[in-house]
Amino acid sequence: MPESTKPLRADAERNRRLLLDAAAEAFAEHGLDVSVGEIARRAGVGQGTVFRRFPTKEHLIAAVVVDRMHQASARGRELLAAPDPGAAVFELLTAMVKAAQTDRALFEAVDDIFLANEDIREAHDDLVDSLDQLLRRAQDAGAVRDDVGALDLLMMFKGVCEASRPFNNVDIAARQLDLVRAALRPVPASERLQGRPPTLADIERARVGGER
Amino acid sequence: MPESTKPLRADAERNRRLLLDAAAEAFAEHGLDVSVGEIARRAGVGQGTVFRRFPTKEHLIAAVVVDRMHQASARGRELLAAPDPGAAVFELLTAMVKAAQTDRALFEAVDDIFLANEDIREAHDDLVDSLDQLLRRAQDAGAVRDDVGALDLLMMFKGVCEASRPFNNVDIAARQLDLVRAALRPVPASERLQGRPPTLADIERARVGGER
DNA sequence: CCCTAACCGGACCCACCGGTCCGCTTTGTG
DNA sequence: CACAAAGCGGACCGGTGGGTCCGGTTAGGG
Repeated sequence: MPESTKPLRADAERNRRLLLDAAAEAFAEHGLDVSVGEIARRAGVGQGTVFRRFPTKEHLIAAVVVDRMHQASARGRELLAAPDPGAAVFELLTAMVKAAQTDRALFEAVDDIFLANEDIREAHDDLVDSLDQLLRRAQDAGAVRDDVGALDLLMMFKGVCEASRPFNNVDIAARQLDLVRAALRPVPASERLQGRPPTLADIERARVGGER
Repeated sequence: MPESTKPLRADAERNRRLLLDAAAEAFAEHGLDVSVGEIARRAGVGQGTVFRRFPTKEHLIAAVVVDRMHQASARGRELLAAPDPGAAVFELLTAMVKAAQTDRALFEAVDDIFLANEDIREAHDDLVDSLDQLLRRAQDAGAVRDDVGALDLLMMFKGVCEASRPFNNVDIAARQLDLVRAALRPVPASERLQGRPPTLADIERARVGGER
């Protein structure tokens, strides 16, 4: 995607992919604590190779995260063409939950690495943008209450992931998503939320404010 | 509480408290990865003292978690006497969210340690029981839809915690809780959830099934 | 086909971390 | 008040994990 820095040699590019895949797999199985050596072994590559491509373990994690985020926002943009705007929103959310259930360790890490990583921020903003379009379309169709924003959705998504984790079970996640659906149904004026939906700027503020 | 093993000497008991507090504080600030040495330093005791009281770092974490869980269930039982049953439920949830926002690292750990720790399981079951009573009371009063169970609530609670984390802001958490409130409003029969609420047995099943 | 720059593997380094050990101090009981 | 038992601190240990280094290998342009 953002390949501003000159293209890699063929073997280097191949190894990069191997590493990204091996890392994702390893993280999914054993959490973020797997050693870089283990990842290298899985990829069939020397440890030195890892650190030449990704200057630090954190960079490697971030690269995998960015990968996944782009997948999600791409899916969101596809769904903009789906017939039922309301269903499309929940379809994306469902897909994201399923993905996050596999790669849970990664999504846990987002908030922590977020702080320092420009690439993740960018991918995240892109995902929010994608979600935003999808949501607006559903709201215009009257399928979703219009006092919530894309970040409200994203938060509820993260909530569902976290909540269903100990059950390790898609049915439970589906139940939670049904509750989200209930929460998002249009409501009479008397029951509207007060305050405005959160924005990326709110996160930014917490970010810089939270640095001790 | 469960003080079956003989009482500690005065200085030992004092140090135990110091350690528990120092640990909670350290975890809140830097996550669970703080070294035992650092915790000992904060508590003003030697590292050996830590390991005499808590045979392993995990035991120390578990002890802090149990502490917090008992606080929550106690608060729940107090609230059984509150005048408005519906409001009482949300008051407990709000309090729990606030507590979890401070001790977020601890709550993240619950699922992982859960697997092996009897004490945490016990405290957790106790909390579920407390929540259950509060919830049933609200349902009898018609304030909450009756197709959800205590674990549904607990899951949504965890969801809100996770969701509002990057904002690091109580207002945002309050907004999320309002959405939970919307999700929990009584609904017509056509919109009831299918399936039964999750139970502790479901967690247990995932637990033993999930051991690789 | 050849040569160089880019790339590769994995041995190696070092900081740190959980946990142990032991000589000294404190507690509280008789 | 004396003295055993319980507690204490912190030096120490083995292991592990992130990150470096360098002699050998390969890609691919001229």
